[in-house]
Amino acid sequence: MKIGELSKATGTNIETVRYYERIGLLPAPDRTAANYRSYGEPHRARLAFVRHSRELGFTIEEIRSLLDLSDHPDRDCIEADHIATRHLDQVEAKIAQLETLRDELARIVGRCRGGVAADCRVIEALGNHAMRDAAHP
Amino acid sequence: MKIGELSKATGTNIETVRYYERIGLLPAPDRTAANYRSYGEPHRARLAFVRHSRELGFTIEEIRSLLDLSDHPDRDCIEADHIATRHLDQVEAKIAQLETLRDELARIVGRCRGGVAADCRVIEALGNHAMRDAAHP
DNA sequence: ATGCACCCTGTAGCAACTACAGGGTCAAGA
DNA sequence: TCTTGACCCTGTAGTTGCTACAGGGTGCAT
Repeated sequence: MKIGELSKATGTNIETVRYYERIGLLPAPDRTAANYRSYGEPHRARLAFVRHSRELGFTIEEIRSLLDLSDHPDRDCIEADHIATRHLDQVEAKIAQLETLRDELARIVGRCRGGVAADCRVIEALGNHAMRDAAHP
Repeated sequence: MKIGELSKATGTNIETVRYYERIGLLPAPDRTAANYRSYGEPHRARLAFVRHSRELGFTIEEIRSLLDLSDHPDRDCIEADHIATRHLDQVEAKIAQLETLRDELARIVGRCRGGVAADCRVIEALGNHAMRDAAHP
């Protein structure tokens, strides 16, 4: 499989595949006589694992740990569970934070009755520091 | 007010204040004889506006537009409402996406009974490409 | 032989900061 | 008076996870 085919097979940008190789997330494949990268099924599976993990929001470093576990089947699975649990906690925290944000935005939005900016509720609300602090991402 | 005081007054990192000045989000203040930046209340208010907007997740470019409106009180307020409404939509979309993510993660997590990685449900699930695609941020 | 799609490397860009390195300034205490 | 420490300055490079070139080579069909 050439890089373009792997790219299509996994829905990954070609540049991204090369990027993963550069940072050591994917092993460097064999090369053809013309110096083209040549992939096999294990490469495809590994890249699919990476992409799926990224879609779930795991960082590259977390994925590195997960791949490492997957490469050492004798190791304790509990590490993988820790990584995933911690990530789930982060996602839940992020959702809660965005919900706070959403509520504040909803209070600000839609109060505009087409006046001039001088009387704008939106701009007023943003300048108003008394409003709650929902720290950004 | 020196930069450190402004920083404390608004809860902004000093480097961030200088960064905002560099990208033209905050006006360059006067300097003291020793070349120290010297801020007044209008600077504080503008920075507070910026920080609050950032906490709500507006991008720098959006904030630039909002500040521009705020600087031209004769302009139509509806532009500000558009920016805020669009942003609210984005926040809601992001929440929905993270909820999908959370559900998938919750299915994966906590099934570990301390075996070896070879039998790990977490790793298995990540490799399993049949699972749903909840595109990442 | 010439087009075209594909591949290669290496570097720079994005957002929004953050973190130095390597220097200058200023007030207080010994 | 000297020095210690807290502050300030500029300029540049790092962070994360890609993405987008520029400038070249390869392979196959017409």
